[in-house]
Amino acid sequence: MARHNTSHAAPNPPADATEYESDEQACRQVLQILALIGDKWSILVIGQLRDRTLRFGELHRAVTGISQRMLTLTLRQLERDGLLSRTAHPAVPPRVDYALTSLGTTLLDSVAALADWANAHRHEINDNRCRYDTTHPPRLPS
Amino acid sequence: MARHNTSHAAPNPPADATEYESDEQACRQVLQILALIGDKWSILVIGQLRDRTLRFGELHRAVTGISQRMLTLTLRQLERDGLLSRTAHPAVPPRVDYALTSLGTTLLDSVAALADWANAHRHEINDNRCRYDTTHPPRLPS
DNA sequence: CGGTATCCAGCCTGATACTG
DNA sequence: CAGTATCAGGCTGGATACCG
Repeated sequence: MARHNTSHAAPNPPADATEYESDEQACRQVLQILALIGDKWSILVIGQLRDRTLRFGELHRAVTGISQRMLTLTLRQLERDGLLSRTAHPAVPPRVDYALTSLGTTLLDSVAALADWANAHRHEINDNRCRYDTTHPPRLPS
Repeated sequence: MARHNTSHAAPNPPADATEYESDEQACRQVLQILALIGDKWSILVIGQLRDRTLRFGELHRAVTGISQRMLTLTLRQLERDGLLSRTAHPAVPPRVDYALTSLGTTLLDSVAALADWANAHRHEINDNRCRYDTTHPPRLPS
């Protein structure tokens, strides 16, 4: 990265460093956000909150297979990113509501487009995989 | 999953099993494809092939930081899914070209939309994270 | 050049147990 | 109810060495 430090000095770095960003850093951030999409649980959780607020336990039941630990971790991360909001009601027994923020909603919309793509092409991809697996040397140690 | 094997028999599974799909399976497939997007290297590799065919070594140099092993693995997976094509030229020294298929191109387009979203909101998200980190108990063991 | 094979450290995750 | 703490294991991915 930034491998151009051979001879002629690094050219004109912007004077005000506050506004400066290497496109590499931008790339990393984008990649990081994209990684969020690929995360096993994040979109599932977000999807559940699409049109209603849910409590912790409701989410736990709604997202099949998630452990309490992973749900907590996922929720924390999404809350940190500002994708959803956490509201703890001081009561006994405790009650915590989770809801999508507007930012989270826009993300969900964008992801929906990709999910549509995936859904539209999943048969094609499945066929490709089968063809590949039958065509290519599937390990013959015999 | 398929936890409904308690009493009243599994109801009317479609006669022609070829067309049958549980929406749960569909969900898994979509999730699996989404995971591809979140993969650290996949989109980087695909991105490099956006408008030109590249050789293995060129890709290796283009995608900064990827190990030979990971590049191979990533390429195999993408080839298996039919997202890119691999062409080995029988010559000495060997030469292998990788190119996006039309399927791969459509994926890239869809991902681009999401990347735009990520790019547009990365400052906002970064701010959210900073606020969260300063606001919330960052572990005070002192 | 374009891989494959092997080893191995680190992280992620699930299971389990406990708490306000 | 809504978490936190702890631990074991499995899988991922890097480093290295070697092959056609």
